Amino acid sequence: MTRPILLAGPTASGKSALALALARETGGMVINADALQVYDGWQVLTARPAAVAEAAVPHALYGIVAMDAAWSAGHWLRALEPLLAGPHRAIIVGGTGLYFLALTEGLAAIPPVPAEIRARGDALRRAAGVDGLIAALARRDPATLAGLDRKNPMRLQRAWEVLEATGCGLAAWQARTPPPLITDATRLVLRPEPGWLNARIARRFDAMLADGALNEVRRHLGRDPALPAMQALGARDLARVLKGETTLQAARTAAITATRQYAKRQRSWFRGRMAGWAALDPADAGCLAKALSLARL
RNA sequence: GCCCAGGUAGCUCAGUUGGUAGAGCAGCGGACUGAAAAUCCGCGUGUCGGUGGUUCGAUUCCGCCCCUGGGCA
Repeated sequence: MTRPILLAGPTASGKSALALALARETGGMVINADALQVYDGWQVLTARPAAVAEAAVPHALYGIVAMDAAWSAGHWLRALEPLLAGPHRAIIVGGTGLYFLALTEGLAAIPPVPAEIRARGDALRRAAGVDGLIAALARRDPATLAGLDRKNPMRLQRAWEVLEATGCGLAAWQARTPPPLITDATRLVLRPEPGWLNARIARRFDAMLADGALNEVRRHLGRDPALPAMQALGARDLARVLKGETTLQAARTAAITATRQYAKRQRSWFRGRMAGWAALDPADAGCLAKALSLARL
């Protein structure tokens, strides 16, 4: 197996283009590490690689999940594993820090939480809030609770669901985390200047609109807005335009702002959790050459 | 030209019976191992339009000026 290349970067930083170029140069396969690009109903709004790119070099894990299917970092890791044993060098590219973490640090072998338990978790959170979740965990799984942010309802609900579904606490599962899928890899992270990136975010959203983002959103208007797939940036704002609740101009501004905020969260993750990765500036003309030389070390 | 209402943070605004001011949004920083494009935490960034006066002290009161919106001409 050739050494994989991991390429992380914030939204709109030019990851996909760089990954495509790297794949061409190395005979590699581009593998998606982006939580929203896995859904089959999004192409334009998630800036998935275009058909021409997919025809030029092998791509994987793009558009492979139904919009209403259950999906998680664990599903992604299991889908990825057989690809690492394939004939192509893996070029794993995306912006989801959690996916890279699961890949390089390992992920606890917790079975998927059944939909029925997720539904009960949702109900408990809505009815009792963080206090209700904290009370349930304090009684049954204080070890996990001790390590959690008590103000974060999603993290508390996750702990409750794991306990409910498996009878074993999340902390106990995590203590038995198996070794990671990847230990040896070229680790690259794009770290563009925020001003440069913000300009690209705005330009790219306008390009999405020109490419039919509004029509793409129209196809999913009837879906439950709480679905993970429906969290795609811009989806909610454009849906409001289609329902006549706001103007396109206002929605555009809101979507671009939300995307900038997301890029900022990604920046925090990359700074804090990928400090040891080789940083590249996508505005640098020598970016591809640097990436290639790092990949051949 | 006259009358009225405004001018306070990047934006929308609140407030100060005179002791140099605070919300939301934006922004900035951070956390986060199975919803992660999710979720959560922290931080106020300011010639209070300008200028003169009254006052120990003016963003606040008074005069004049400038600007914006509405009305009357």
